[in-house]
Amino acid sequence: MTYGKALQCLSDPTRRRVFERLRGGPKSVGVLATGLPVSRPAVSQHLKTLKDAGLVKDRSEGTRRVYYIDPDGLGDLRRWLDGFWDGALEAFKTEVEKPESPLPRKKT
Amino acid sequence: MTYGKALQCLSDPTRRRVFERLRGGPKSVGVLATGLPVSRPAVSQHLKTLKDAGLVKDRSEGTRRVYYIDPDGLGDLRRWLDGFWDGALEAFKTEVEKPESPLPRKKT
DNA sequence: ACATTTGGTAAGTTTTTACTTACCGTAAGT
DNA sequence: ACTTACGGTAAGTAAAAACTTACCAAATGT
Repeated sequence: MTYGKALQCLSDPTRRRVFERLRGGPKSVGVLATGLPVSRPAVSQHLKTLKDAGLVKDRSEGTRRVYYIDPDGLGDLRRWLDGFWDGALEAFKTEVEKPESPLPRKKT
Repeated sequence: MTYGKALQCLSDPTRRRVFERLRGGPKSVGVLATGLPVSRPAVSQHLKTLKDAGLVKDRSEGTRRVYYIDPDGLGDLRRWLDGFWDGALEAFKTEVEKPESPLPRKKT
């Protein structure tokens, strides 16, 4: 049930940009921060949020801290979405062309 | 590039609960609102947001307004996530066990 | 015609969240 | 030892987002 955190985490555009940069492989905080329209501490905070959501992990290399994507967190989200998508498709197929009969109301 | 809206939309827990209820098929606003810890107008607002994000569609049946999931909106998100996941996996495999060599710093 | 069910919208409030600057700790070079 | 690069955390602020109540419009039933 961790997909909730993941969704909330990925909803922020800046945080998503940080996350997307990690697709190319592990990167240090400084590298991740350069070019972004926000300060480095802001990026640090985003990385913390991403870590709490299980979307990234980190290791230290010298004075640098290197972040990289944790596929497990993404997998969780993907599974939720897949199950959701299948169910939704089925419901859509069976229900969307329902008769447009004028429904009865509650109280006669 | 509509997955951004979808993500932001699904990041709210209440909105997600509304959305998840639609997995079982189309439902009216009143039905969707019952049992939730928020007022009916709040649910209306959430439904508007979901609609703007392309995640649901609606039709009118008598005085009721019936909402149902639009699989297209979900598909967009799914495609983004799939591509992302593949790329991330690859980056993870090739990069995660990098040597822990003490990196050189910027200025000698 | 009138009352009732249903739901969208407006206005205002409160809570959340993203950001900034300032500061501190740690690791590595000289 | 001292300096410099790097990055996490604190405190405060500003902007965004979720919720409430009040109100209005449309469709149905009597």
